[in-house]
Amino acid sequence: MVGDARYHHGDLRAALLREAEAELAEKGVEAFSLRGVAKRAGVSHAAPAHHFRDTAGLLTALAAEGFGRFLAAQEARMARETAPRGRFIASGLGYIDFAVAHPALFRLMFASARLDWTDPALCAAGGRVFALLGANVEALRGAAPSEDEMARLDLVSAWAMVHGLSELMISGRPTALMTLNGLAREEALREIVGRALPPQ
Amino acid sequence: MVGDARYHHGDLRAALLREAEAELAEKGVEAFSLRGVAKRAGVSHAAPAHHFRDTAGLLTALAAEGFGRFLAAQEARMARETAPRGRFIASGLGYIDFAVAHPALFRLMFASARLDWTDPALCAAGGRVFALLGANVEALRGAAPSEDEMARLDLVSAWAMVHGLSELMISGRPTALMTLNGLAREEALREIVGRALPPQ
DNA sequence: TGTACATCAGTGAACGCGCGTTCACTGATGTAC
DNA sequence: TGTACATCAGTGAACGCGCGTTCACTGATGTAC
Repeated sequence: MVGDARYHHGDLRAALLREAEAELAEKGVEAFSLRGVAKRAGVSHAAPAHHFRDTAGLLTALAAEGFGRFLAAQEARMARETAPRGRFIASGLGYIDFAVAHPALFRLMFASARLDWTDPALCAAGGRVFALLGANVEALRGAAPSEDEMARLDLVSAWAMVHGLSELMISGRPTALMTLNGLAREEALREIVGRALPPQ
Repeated sequence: MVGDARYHHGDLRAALLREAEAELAEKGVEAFSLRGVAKRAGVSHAAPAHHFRDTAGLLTALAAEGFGRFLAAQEARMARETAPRGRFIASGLGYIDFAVAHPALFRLMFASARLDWTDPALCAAGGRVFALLGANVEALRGAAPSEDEMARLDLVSAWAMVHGLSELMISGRPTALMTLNGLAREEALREIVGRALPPQ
C-alpha cells in the first residue's frame, strides 16, 4: 500500500472480480453490466479492459474462480468424514452450502449463456469439480463411472438430487424444507441426499 | 380472416406470446427484448403495449401459460399409469419432457427475476403444478405433505431429483446420461426418479 | 340498408438512458546505465 | 544516487446501438338508430 488516493490501483483485477460478484448478487446475471462493476470498484468504466477482454471475459474469470471455491466448499465438508458414503453425502452438503451462500454465482456457473467454455481456466476448474464427483462415486461403488453402467447411474442420480435441492432452495421454492428448524433441516438434507445413492 | 394485409391483427396477443417464446428460446432470458418480439410478430414495437403493460407483463403471461402446458405434460404421462408410484414417476418424466422441450421457458418459470409473482394468473398456474405434486405424494404415502413430516420429505426429495435432472439435461451437463441410447435413457430416468421416492 | 359516431388496435416518430467499446492521453512504476 | 526512458494501468470524452416508453395519430371495427 502506497497511499489512499493512488493512481495505480494495486490489484484491480482482484477488486473487479470481487465487485463483479457483488454486482451479480445484486442485479442478477440478467442485468449484470461492466460499467456497474467498474463503478463499484471506483474506477473508470474503461479500466476493466486492461484486465479482461470484455464482459464475457470477466464473467468467465469469475465463474472459474467460483468453481474453485465451490470445490473447496465440498472438500471442507468432506474433511470431517472418513467412510465413502459419509464423504459422498458431505460433498453434496457442501455443494448446497455454496449454492445457498452464492446463489447468483452458482447460477452463473451452471445456467448462463454468457460464459466462454473454451476458456482453459474455466474448463479446468469445472473439470476438477466433476472429477471429485466421479471419485466419490468410485469410492462408494468400487467402479469408475466411465467404465461401469451402474456407477454412471449413481453419478447422475447423486448429482441431480444435490443440484435440484440447490436450485429449489435458491429459488425459495420448497417452503416445506424451510419450515424445518436448522438442525432438523440438516438431517433432512442428509436423508434426502442419501436416497440418491445406492442402498447401503 | 378478413385479408392478408389487414390493419387489425386478429389475435395479436396470442401471436406475441408465441413469438415471445421463440425470442426466449433463441436469445435466452438474458437478452430477451420486447422490440425483438414485436419484430418477430411483424408489428410495430409499440403495439405490445396494448396487450401487456410492459416487458415484465409479457414475460409473466408467458410463464403463466407455460405452467399450464407444464402441468399438461405431466398429466399426459400420468394418464397411462394407474398405480400411485407409477403415476408419480410418470409425472416426473413429464416434468423432464417439458424442461427438455422448452429449456428457456422452463428457466424463465423457475429462475428468472423478471416475473411478477403477484400476478394472479401466474400464481394460480404455479399453484396448480405444486398441488399435483402434493396429490401425488399423498396418493403414494397416504398422508398429505402439509400434515406429515415424512410426506414432506418425499415431496422435497422427488421434486429436487426431477428438477435437478431437468436442469442438468438442459445444460447438457451429464454426458453420462446422454451417451445412453433413447430407450435405455428412459429406463435410467425411471430408475433414478424412483430412488427419490420411499422404497416400495 | 345506411349513416354517424365511439371505441379499439394499430403506426411511426421521438425521447432519454445505459450499455460496450474505442481512443488519444497521462500519471505512476520499473529498469538500464 | 540520479537521470532517461519504456512500459504499464489508469482517465475521460466520444461513438453508435438497442432498449423501453410515450404520444399524437389514424385506419378498422362495432354499435345505435
